[in-house]
Amino acid sequence: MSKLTAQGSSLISTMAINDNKAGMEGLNKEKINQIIFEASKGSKFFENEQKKEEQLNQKILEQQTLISSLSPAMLFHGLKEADELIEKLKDCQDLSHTIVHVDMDAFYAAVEMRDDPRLKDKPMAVGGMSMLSTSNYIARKYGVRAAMPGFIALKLCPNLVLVEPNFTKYTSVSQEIREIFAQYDPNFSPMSLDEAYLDLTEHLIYRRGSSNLCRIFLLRLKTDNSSIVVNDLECSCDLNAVLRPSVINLEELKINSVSSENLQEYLNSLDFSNFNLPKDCQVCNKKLPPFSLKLYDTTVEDAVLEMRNRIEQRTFLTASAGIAPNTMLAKVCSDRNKPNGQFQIHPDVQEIEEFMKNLPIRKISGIGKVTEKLLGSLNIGLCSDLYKQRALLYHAFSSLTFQYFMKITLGMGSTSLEKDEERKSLSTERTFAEISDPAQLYEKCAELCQHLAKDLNEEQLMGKTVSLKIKTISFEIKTRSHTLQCYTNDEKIIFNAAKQLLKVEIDSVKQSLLCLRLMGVRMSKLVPQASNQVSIVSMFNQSNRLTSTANRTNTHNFNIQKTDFDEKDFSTSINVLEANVPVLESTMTTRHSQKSLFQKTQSPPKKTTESGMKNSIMKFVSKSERCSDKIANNCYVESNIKVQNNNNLRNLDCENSSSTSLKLQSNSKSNFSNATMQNVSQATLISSVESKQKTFISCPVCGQQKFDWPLDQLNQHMDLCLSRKTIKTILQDEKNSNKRGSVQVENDDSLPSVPKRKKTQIAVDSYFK
DNA sequence: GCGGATCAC
DNA sequence: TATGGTGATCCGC
Repeated sequence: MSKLTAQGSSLISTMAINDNKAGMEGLNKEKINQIIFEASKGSKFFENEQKKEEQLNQKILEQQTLISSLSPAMLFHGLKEADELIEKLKDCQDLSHTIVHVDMDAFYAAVEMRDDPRLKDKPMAVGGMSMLSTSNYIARKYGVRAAMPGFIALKLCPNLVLVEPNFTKYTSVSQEIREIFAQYDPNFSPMSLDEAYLDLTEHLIYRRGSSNLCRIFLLRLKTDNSSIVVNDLECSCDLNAVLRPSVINLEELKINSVSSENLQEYLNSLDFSNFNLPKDCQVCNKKLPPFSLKLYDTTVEDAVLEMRNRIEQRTFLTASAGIAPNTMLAKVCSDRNKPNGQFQIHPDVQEIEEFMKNLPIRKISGIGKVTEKLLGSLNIGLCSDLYKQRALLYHAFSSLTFQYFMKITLGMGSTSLEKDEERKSLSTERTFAEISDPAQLYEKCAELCQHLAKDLNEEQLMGKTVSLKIKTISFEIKTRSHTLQCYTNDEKIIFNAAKQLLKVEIDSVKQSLLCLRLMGVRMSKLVPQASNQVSIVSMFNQSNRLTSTANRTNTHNFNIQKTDFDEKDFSTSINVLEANVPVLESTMTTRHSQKSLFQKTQSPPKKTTESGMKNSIMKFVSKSERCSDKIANNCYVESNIKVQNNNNLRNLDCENSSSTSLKLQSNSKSNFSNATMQNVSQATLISSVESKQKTFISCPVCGQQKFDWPLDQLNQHMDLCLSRKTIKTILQDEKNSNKRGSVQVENDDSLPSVPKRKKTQIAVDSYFK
């Protein structure tokens, strides 16, 4: 009987406990899975998981059918292609960067434990009965982990303490650690509140030329081995902020007379009670704690240790870090010595190869539980297995995925951190107690649209594609989207579109009710809303300054009568002309000549180094489109230019896209190879009858306005605005992030990319003054 | 362009 | 009693 249930629980492979996470080694997995199974079985959620499991098993069967149909010749071909790819990849392997991944240990839980010492020796988790965000290391021993419902966690660990999340606090702590990150890499790339990638390459160059003084930091004396203990009477400010300047400026600290080898010993021997140091903190007025001085070396190990120590001194929280030549490896490394540890893979091909050999594929960011199982059916569990089975993988997966796998076998990953990029979508969704009443569903939809419109307005964004997401009470997820003719962030317009999408779904459930547990609305195809502050990225994407946000209302008309979309309601706020950009053939060689079951279409080529630079310019003068060397000197771009009505500044496009729109189309030749932008010449003004009235034309770069600005003058003016310097900066930026050299394989974008950096304004102290 | 799936956090 | 929210990407139409 128990055997049967155990089998039952293992049936849902994706529901089983995942001991991948740090602090979860050596658990009684069987017992844990049994408890999870007992708590879940029979639920709608469980049934849906079973369904998904069956689908996955079906996919595996199809995959195996495909594999078994491969002839020896085809396998040989796959092998040859794989080996050729691997050779090419090896040729462009870049080990010149030092990438660090820093990850706070059990972040939310650690913050809560820090602020409530009663939690310290208890199993605890942050979250609620329905979902946990994270758990502390004590709770992990019971199998309690992030993304687990609280009620199941309590079954695993009845003494578990659940703590409500406090995101305001986590955000504030995150800001503190980011200020430290910025001192080692001002362009660091945050992934979430608690982790970030840093490129320390430049820091290390400066560091090697720095004086010892720059590498001395204060450490609180620990009363216990594991963590800093602060009492209420003692200052808990960042010692390195409030006291370090005084300490290292002390005349008594005459380190120049001490040799580097003896410096740490000298620092240890110092008795600060003899020094003229403040006794109380100038910030909080509390007594300053006893401390020691630590000298860090110029090596990367010490740089990272220094950074982690400073984080701990400032936040009383520990971080782990991974050091490697690329982001993929650095991420794996940061997990290696968690918690409160670090691990390095040196930029050495042999060492990388050795490291990858026994690494489970699940450790790689981008390989989740589904891919793990899919690969498991091909006897692939370790990264080295990806190499062993490369002939099969060539046939069983898409070109992009195949390349991704081959890069993993070589330990390759991104060597540059993503720059700030514009977001691609914005959404809001809520889970709720079952709703089936259509009126209530529309009401919920309206709330979500209101929320979304507010967010869009706050972020000064407008979008074109509205998506509705629904999850039925049986956990079935559907998305339905509609692309408007115009960009908008108007609540009514968004709701009108979402309402129609919802109506179709409600109507499609014949003779019964659509029962939902979740609804969401998303806006994608975003453009920045115009403002006087013209950013380089947004300048050509600008819409009119006045958009149709005025008529917001909280009352909604649920009267659904039209069966089709009422396009009149979709007002235009921006009019972007279709780009006339020739899409050129890929510069990469086509590898998958024989299409496999899982790969029927060739993925579009990713930008290579050269075209990537142009691409970055294309991005802000037009939609992002591919452009190759061959058309570098003959590249058509589009731009939309703000046109405002003289009289009331209302958005002309907004009223009716066809009759009142005034479009300035610039099919201009732009010579990117000279790194300059040529005139927006040959621009044609397409105006409607109605727009013959006098109009203000604004320069899309500086915003200057003139009545009926002659195009040639406008072009000249824009030339001035778009100075050579600006373009050069952008090209340089792009160059820096693409130092791979031109290769005939898709660049690192084919790896799951580092998510876009959130906009963070951080005051960067100059570390090496 | 759309919808489903997968993934990360 | 009870299994999240946000954003991105890829694949196959």
